[in-house]
Amino acid sequence: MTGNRAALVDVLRDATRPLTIPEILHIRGGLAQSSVYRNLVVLEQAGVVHRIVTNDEHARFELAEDLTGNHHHHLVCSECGAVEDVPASAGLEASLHAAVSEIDRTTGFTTERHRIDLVGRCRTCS
Amino acid sequence: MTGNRAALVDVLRDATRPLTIPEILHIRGGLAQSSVYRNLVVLEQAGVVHRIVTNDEHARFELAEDLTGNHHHHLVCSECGAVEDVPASAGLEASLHAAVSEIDRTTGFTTERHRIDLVGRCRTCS
DNA sequence: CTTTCTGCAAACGATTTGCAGCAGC
DNA sequence: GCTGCTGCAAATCGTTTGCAGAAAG
Repeated sequence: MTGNRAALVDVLRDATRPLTIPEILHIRGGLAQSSVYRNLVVLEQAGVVHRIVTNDEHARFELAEDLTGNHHHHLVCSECGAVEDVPASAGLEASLHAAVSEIDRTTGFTTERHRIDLVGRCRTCS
Repeated sequence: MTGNRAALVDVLRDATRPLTIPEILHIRGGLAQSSVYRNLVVLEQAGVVHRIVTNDEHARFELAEDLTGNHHHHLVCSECGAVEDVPASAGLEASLHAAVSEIDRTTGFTTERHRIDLVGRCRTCS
């Protein structure tokens, strides 16, 4: 774990939403773009960071929930591309897990994690 | 609606999963890549087609559910990138709608649609 | 000294766009 | 004519990679 990687984890921990690489570079000036890309790949393979791809032009990155203990989903604005975190509801998670067991049993798929996105208009775009 | 666009809708209707552009070109030879890209943009803005972006190298396209009447979610293989459709469960949808109303009320977000992806290993990769 | 990390610049590849020809009205 | 669609080739741009030097052990 080098200083550069610690800096990335730092920036992501302070964020309340997944960040793009330009956003990361803006927050922590002085980092080389290529190193950020490379280190995010390393952190992703280490399971520390998750890459989130929306229809937006940039990929986004956030800390893995294993580390933060904060299970959440995403609000994605179809107008401006903004992405916000939203805490997961216990009831919804329960229903989801029931549905997942059924799906895994009938399809032969092995679910490791899930992703729920609500797509619509954010407060400022609506 | 030109012949080229009808051909795209045709191909997507016959598919049981969202297709990438190389897949579309393979199924319907003779189409120009640029026209396919352009027409998919047109169809997407017309609300006929949805673009799905995973961590895979290509975007994927499917018919909007308004047209097919077939509400479903996706199984995404983290190993090979394959994407399969899976029908939505009624119980899960009910819980989701309850959670969505609550979220819209408390955050000011306006949810228009949702996306549920189960990420894991497909039958052949597990 | 050997291995890994860094940053610059160049390469890559999916997607987009400029342009000229064509089809339809 | 005018407008919109097509296909080729070139451009765009987020991301990846080659390489040489710096840092770590």
